[in-house]
Amino acid sequence: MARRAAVTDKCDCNVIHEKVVAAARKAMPDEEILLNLADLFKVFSDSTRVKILCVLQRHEMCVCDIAALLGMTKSAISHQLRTLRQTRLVKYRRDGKSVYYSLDDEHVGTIFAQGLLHVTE
Amino acid sequence: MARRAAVTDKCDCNVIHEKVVAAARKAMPDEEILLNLADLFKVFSDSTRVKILCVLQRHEMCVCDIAALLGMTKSAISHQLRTLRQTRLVKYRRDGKSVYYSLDDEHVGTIFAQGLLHVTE
DNA sequence: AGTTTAGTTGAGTATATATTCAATCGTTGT
DNA sequence: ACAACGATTGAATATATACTCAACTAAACT
Repeated sequence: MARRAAVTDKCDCNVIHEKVVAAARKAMPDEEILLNLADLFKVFSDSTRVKILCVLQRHEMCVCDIAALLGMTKSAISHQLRTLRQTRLVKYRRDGKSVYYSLDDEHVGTIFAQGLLHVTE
Repeated sequence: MARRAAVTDKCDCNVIHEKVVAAARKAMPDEEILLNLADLFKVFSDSTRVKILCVLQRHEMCVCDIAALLGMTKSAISHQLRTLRQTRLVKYRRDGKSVYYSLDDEHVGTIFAQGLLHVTE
């Protein structure tokens, strides 16, 4: 009782379908997993990062290449590559003065494909 | 020449791999598609919306149910349901004073599944 | 008709974040 | 050692957005 009160504190209505709610709560993944899931999709929610991941699916590229291709500054690209690095979606190797980036995740392709299915239908 | 200058204007370096860049540009989907793709993922990038979509995958629910389940106000839930409605990811039906929401997109499940594969590996 | 309740909406606020700019790092070549 | 250049970084700014609060709408019941 006290526990449910804590959960429903902010809801001031009386038509809660308790069975459905209880079943849904049981079936829900852990809070942490859902937070991670949202964070993953957040990486894909910026068009610059989408473009970067899109071009890296086929070719390894240096920062310069990506910047030229997208018509953006190296700085802007580098900032976005940083978040892609931190989320382990891309890897890089240094060769002389250039740094070459490539995909580092097998799921990127499939997640993209599903998204494309939706937006191009 | 003038065209490439326009694209590379913001990149002040000389090591652009023109062949790779040209090939990547050719293989890239249209700008508009990539913007829509980012916008789609943006919907999934908020943990409240992720939770809502997650619970609606199994059960039709009224606003009250969702609010109680997630421990949030009806207003906050309603605002998020609005963006989910506008992006055609959920549908609703009114029954008396209550409004019941359910999923309205076949791809949500598969996109979620791919994301979960990534975050739970 | 008036009251109650589920839900929606708009304004306001607080927070997150994408890009710019300037400074700096790391490597190469002279 | 020094200059040149690809790349990274931090601070600053501008924009987007999640939630709160209060007002409002729509339906049901007396």
